[in-house]
Order: sequence, then structure tokens, then C-alpha cells
Amino acid sequence: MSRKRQDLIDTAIDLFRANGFHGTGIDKIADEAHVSKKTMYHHFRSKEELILASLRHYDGLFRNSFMKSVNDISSSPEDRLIGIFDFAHQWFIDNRFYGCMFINAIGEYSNQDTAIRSVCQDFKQQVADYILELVNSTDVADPEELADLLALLFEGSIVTAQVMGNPDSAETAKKAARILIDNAARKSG
Amino acid sequence: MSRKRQDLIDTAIDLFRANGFHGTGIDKIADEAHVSKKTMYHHFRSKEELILASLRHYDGLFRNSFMKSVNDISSSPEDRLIGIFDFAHQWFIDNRFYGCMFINAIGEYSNQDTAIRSVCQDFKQQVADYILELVNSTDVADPEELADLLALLFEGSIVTAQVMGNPDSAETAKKAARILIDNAARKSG
DNA sequence: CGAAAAGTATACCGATCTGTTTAGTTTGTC
DNA sequence: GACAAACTAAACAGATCGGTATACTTTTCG
Repeated sequence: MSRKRQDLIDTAIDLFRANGFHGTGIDKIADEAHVSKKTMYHHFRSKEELILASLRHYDGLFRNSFMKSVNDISSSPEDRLIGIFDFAHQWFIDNRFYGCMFINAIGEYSNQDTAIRSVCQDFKQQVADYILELVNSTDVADPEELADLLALLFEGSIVTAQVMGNPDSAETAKKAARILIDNAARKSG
Repeated sequence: MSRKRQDLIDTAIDLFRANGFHGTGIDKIADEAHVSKKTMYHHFRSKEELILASLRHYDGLFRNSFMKSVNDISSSPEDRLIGIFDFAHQWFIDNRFYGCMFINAIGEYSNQDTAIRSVCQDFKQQVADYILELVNSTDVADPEELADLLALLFEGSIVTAQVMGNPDSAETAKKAARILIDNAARKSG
């Protein structure tokens, strides 16, 4: 993998997150990455290909950081489930938090571009799968249902933090998560 | 209020929702509204002013429809709270559902444009206020907290429906809402 | 009626967009 | 040390962007 190629992806991720996809031009990405436009079009056939590569790379970065953070919190599956929202809070208070890159991408390409939609859906699905994995390690009657509920809270806290500029939505979600987990455990136990 | 002006706003709302804000050009809006560009710039100083007018108008339309639907469901505050998610489901199954216009707007203008951000925040705040109003009519120990939790579920279901193309997220949110409302009532009663 | 307001179509402006081309330079490797 | 791959800067294309100007027509209303 080329160094320049990776520079382009890293720069593109930063710019897309801060200024959106339509709001970020090819020239600016190439400039900021200190790469000529020709080289950029050598590595990526089009802007859409660069967008897709950026989303895929960010997918890996994010999920890696997410899972590592949550797993490091505790060895208890219950604590890890709650820990999701500690991770969220840490994410939200970063001054370069501009919401979820994949939600934003879908927002800009809702009416077209199945490839972009697909990458975003894959990301969300994998996050949901990870949450389900954690829930499966706990003793609840309906793991799929609890996992769905927690994933919904996670998404809700992201959007609320983004729109309202309020990182505390992570704490709100955590309260709800505690109640829902307790409820699921009570039914099962 | 001019007829042409309203045509522009109506058309702009449709196009912005389907194709995004950067993804929708001035020319296309004027064409589709059957209004000349000159007239358009007579009514709106700039694209941003048209965006703001569109967001404000849609705010009114949406909240009106939302509150009317929910209030029509039942006279019981508890049923109305649950009814929020029936409204959401109806919204999501529309084939012209492209997510929440305000969330999408923030996604495109996260790094600038305080005016646009402000309109979006106002919208979300007013929806939250309405939910709190409903919660206040029920007998719970901590109305603010329950309202925050339900608002979070609402946002989560919107984004999940949008990204995953899955209107059932409304039903998932409804299940969570029932548990959270029961929990809040039990504490209080 | 007559004038002001609001409308039309269309050409134009400079800037920016994605993408290509030209011509020349660096770099790594056998 | 030569050759191919990767790179550079910069000009160029054609389209589209937001926004303005020109010249004319329709509508509204005292």
C-alpha cells in the first residue's frame, strides 16, 4: 500500500468529517495531503472511489477503537455494555466530533449511490453485531431484542450530541441502558 | 405572502430532503418551482436564506403533523407517549422518507453556519419540549429524565430507519419506551 | 388608465467542480 | 546506471455552482 494513497485517505477522512462530502473538493484534499491531483487519480478512479475507501478505512479505525475501549473497561459483559456509553461520551467531548461519518454520508447520498449506502449499512450492522455479541455473553431471555434496544440508544445519543452539541446525551443513554438491561435480566432470572 | 415564494420553499424542501443541501442547486429549485431565478433572488437574498426559510417552514409542517397525530391517538398521556413511535413508524414507511431534514442539515453544516445549526437545534428542542409536556401529564418521579430518554429513543429510531432502511426501528423504540415508562411509573407510584 | 410591483427568459459573471493532459522530475530496483 | 513506476506542477476542459444584469411582459391595484 502506497504512502501517498494512505495520506490521501487520512486527509479525506478529516475533511469529509469536518466539511461533509459535497462540501469537500478534490483539489483541497490533494493539496492538504501534499499529493498532486494526477497521483490522486492514479490511486482513485473518482471522487466516489476515494469516498468509499475513506469510509472503509474509517470503519476499521472506528470499530477497532470502539471495541478495544469497551473491552478494556472490564471483563464483565454487563459492564462492557454500559461501557459503550462511556466510549460514546469520550467520543462526543472531542472538539473534532462532527457526528457519525456514516450517518452524515447517508444524509448526503440518501437518494442515490448504493455503494456508499452499502458501506454505511455494513458499518452499522457490524457495530450492532458487536453489541449483540456482548449481550449474548450475559444472561437475558431475548438477547436480540436487548441488543436492538441498546443499539438504538447508541445511535440516539450520537445524533443528539451532534445536533444539540450536548455530550451528556451519552449519560442519558447510559441511564436508559441500565434500566433496559435490568429489565431484560429480571425477565430472564 | 407570495405564491411564488411559497412554491420555491415547497420545492426546495422536496429537493433538499431527497438530494441534500449541497447536492441541490439553485437552478434546479427555480426550474422545478416554475419560477425564474431573478424572482427567486427577489424573495431570497441567497441560497442560505432559502435553506433557512425551508427549514423553518418544514419545522412548522412537521411539528404540526407530529403533535396532531399523537394527540389524535388518545386522550391518555401514557398512550400519547407510546403513540410517538406509531407516528414515527408511519413516517418511516413513506417511500419519500430520507431521514430527519434537520439532522441531515447539521451533517452538512456541522463546521460552520451557526444560523442553520440554530434552526435545527430549535426544532429538536421544541420536539423535546413537547415530549416533556406529555410526560408532565403523567405521574412519574423525574419527568425531565424520562422525557430525555424518550427523545433519545425517537432520534435513534429515525437514524436507524434511515441508515438501515428499516422502519421497524420504530417498533424497537416503542418496546424500549414501554419499559422506560413502566420503570419511571413504578418508581413514582 | 396608468404606474409600480412582480413576473418572465436568457445571457452572463467569476469561481469552483470533477477529471484529463502535458511535460518533466524523483525514486526504487535489478 | 538504466529503466519503469510513481511522482510533481500547472494548464486545460466542460460542467455546474451561486449570483447578477438586461430587456421585456404580466399582474395588481389605487
